[in-house]
Amino acid sequence: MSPSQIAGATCQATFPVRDYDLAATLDSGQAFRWEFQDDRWHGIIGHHAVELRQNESCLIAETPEPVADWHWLKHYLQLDLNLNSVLATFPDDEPMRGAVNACRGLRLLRQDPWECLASFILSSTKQIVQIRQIVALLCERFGEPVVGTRSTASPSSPEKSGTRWNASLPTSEAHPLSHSFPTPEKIAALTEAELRACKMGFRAPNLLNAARQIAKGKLDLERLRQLSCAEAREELMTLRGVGGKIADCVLLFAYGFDGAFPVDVWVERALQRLYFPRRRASEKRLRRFAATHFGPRAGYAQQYLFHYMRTKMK
DNA sequence: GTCCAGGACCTAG
DNA sequence: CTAGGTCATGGA
Repeated sequence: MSPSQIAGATCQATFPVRDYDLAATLDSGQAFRWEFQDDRWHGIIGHHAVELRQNESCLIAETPEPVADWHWLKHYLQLDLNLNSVLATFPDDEPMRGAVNACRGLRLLRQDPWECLASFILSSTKQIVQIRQIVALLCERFGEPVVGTRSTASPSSPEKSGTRWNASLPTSEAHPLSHSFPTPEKIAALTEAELRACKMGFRAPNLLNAARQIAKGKLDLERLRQLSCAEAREELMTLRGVGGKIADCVLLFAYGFDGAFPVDVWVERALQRLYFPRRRASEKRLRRFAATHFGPRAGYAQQYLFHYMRTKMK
């Protein structure tokens, strides 16, 4: 490996990995901020800017600032998970074998609950490309600047001057990956109009309400970790705009409840086509089937079906 | 122009 | 329980 190919990248680490498809994992509709450019993935995890790439046996991370402890990255990417122990729990049937073979190395991330919840509140009846656009706008306008690996042209001036009536819109082309995801408190102080200006349409009041519930302490996302999957699901669904599907996404992608099984149009299509090709099954029927058929890591199986259907089958 | 998107919610049968 | 309308926006 050549030494840092990026001017300004001051910290690099290498992690041995097996059965890890970084591209499939970062681009499979779990997270919405990763961008592939110049042969690597650029992203922000919390307040860390990071670039990721991989070779046959290793995953290589670079950050602009020194990192003493890489736990945040290893946790986010779930580097210590033995994928085979997960795959072994899948049902041994033809559709599942097809999905696993087609998506070797696909993983589930372990994201921040708020970013995940907010992103999926914005996801309803939106294509993934559009979700990415909305999230990018939201972060550009209301997130905190982070030290980036790419040229940070900010002359270190008045980021603090933007009060809520003086909402500082990006002066020109601020790079979408130069800001962290805005906190609940930050969004709670905005107006619905400011959120609608991020192209989120009817989802704006839902996001605003969720941010305010959390900022007020009426809903504690950290506390949900101590609850059962079903209990946490109920809590999440008390929010307007959060139904079963979005709650399941947060349970699966942020809290690691592997039993959660989000059913969107793609997964419904996959179940219908792969498991009930003859007669049409109601959505209730499909959900009941999924609850028993895919085992304790059903959510992981769901991600394989989702990605398989979206990338390999029309 | 038409259809559809990692939906939720409300109403009517 | 199921079917249909509504919400907003932009790709395909």
